[in-house]
Amino acid sequence: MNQTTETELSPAQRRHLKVRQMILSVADRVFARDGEAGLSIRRLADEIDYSPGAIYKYFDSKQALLDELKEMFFERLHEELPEFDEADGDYAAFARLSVETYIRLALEAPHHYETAFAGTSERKPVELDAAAASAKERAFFGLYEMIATGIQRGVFAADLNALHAAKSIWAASHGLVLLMIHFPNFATAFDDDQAAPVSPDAVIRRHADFLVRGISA
Amino acid sequence: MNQTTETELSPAQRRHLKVRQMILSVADRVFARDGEAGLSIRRLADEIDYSPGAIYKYFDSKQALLDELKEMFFERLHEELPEFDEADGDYAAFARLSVETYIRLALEAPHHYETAFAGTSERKPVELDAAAASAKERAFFGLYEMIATGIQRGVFAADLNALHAAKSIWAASHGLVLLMIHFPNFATAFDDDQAAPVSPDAVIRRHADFLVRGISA
DNA sequence: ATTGAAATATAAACAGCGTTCACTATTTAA
DNA sequence: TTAAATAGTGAACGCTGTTTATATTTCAAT
Repeated sequence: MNQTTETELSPAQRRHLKVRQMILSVADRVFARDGEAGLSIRRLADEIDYSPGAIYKYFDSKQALLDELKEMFFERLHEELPEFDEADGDYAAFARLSVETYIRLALEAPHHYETAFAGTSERKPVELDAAAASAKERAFFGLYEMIATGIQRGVFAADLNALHAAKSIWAASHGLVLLMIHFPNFATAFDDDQAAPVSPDAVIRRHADFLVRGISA
Repeated sequence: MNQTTETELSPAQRRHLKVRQMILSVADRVFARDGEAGLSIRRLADEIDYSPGAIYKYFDSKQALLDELKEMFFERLHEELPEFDEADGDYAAFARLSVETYIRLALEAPHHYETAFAGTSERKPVELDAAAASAKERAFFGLYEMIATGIQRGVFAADLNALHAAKSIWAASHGLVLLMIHFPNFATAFDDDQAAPVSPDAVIRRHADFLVRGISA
């Protein structure tokens, strides 16, 4: 094993990493506001007071930079997902909260979320090993384990296949996020109940409830 | 009202429409194969033996052309969705088939489908009038009516709000389509049952079943 | 039939994009 | 002190969507 990574870095390497981080942070800010279209290498170079070519000393391509932004986002999202509080004990409520939180966090960074799922990712044998996988895959693995645990606890239907259920729940949550991003009025669309108009929050809550009820015992 | 549109058109107008249609059809072919990135104005111009600028005599912008391709696709999709066969009588089966068909048709034209929901559409008061809406919105309206009818028939839960249910079902179906597009191995991902590996078809069927059971009485 | 207007198609150009490359200046290690 | 590695630049390449001036053709009305 290595020594602590920090002491092994030369001043040059530390400077390199520092600039790299600075670029990432500025890029993340611009990307969050204006999306992929608004984040051009030239504009990024302007904002960090470097020439466009300089960025390629830190990143292989714009795509590589974007990939890192997306990975960072999904790590943040994954970290902020709730953990089950044994003292509380309401596992179904925990499941609902997990789904709701996923959707809400995704909606807080629509450009990040949307781009993370844009296009077709290379066909590769998906990693069953949670440590080697991307943050996206690790998040799915967490969902899978949540459902498997719920089945063991008797909260979710015993005849359920945890893997299949996890895929359906993920797909369903994913879809709501993207529809709400695409249609700014998705929550209130077609709603003619002017006395009690539907809020985005209510739609999210209902959806999560619908999904968790669907797998409950 | 007008006379039959055909007789009113001058030869020049007919030629104009003909070329327009030809451009659309070539663009649709290229777009289906190579997506938005593969469909550049210059390449399209090459394929139809015109100069790039000529295309702008027929379309305001590339975006306008793409919008038309997407609209055309959703009209096709909408038309190919099944209708309920009264003689059959199994309404739940009809609902399952509708969801399955939507997903399958979407997956047949992944570029069309994905682009149709890319980005944020302009915030506008969604049309409740089915005739004035886009094919996308009309398809949703069909789903809404399917669920409302199912409730009336006593097939779906009586305490269900058809509008809310339609939104959840649409979101859930939409999500599965996009995940399957993004992960070519979504169906078989994480699946360690090497004796009976999961097929895309099975995932779609299970998902549709999950959703329809969720709203059934 | 002729004339004037409208439509068509083109080539060239503009501004922007991601990326590469030759080159200089600086920093690092021996 | 010297040689090698690194940082950063400005210019260029080839691409993009789009606009414009221009020449040509088509069309309708005199």
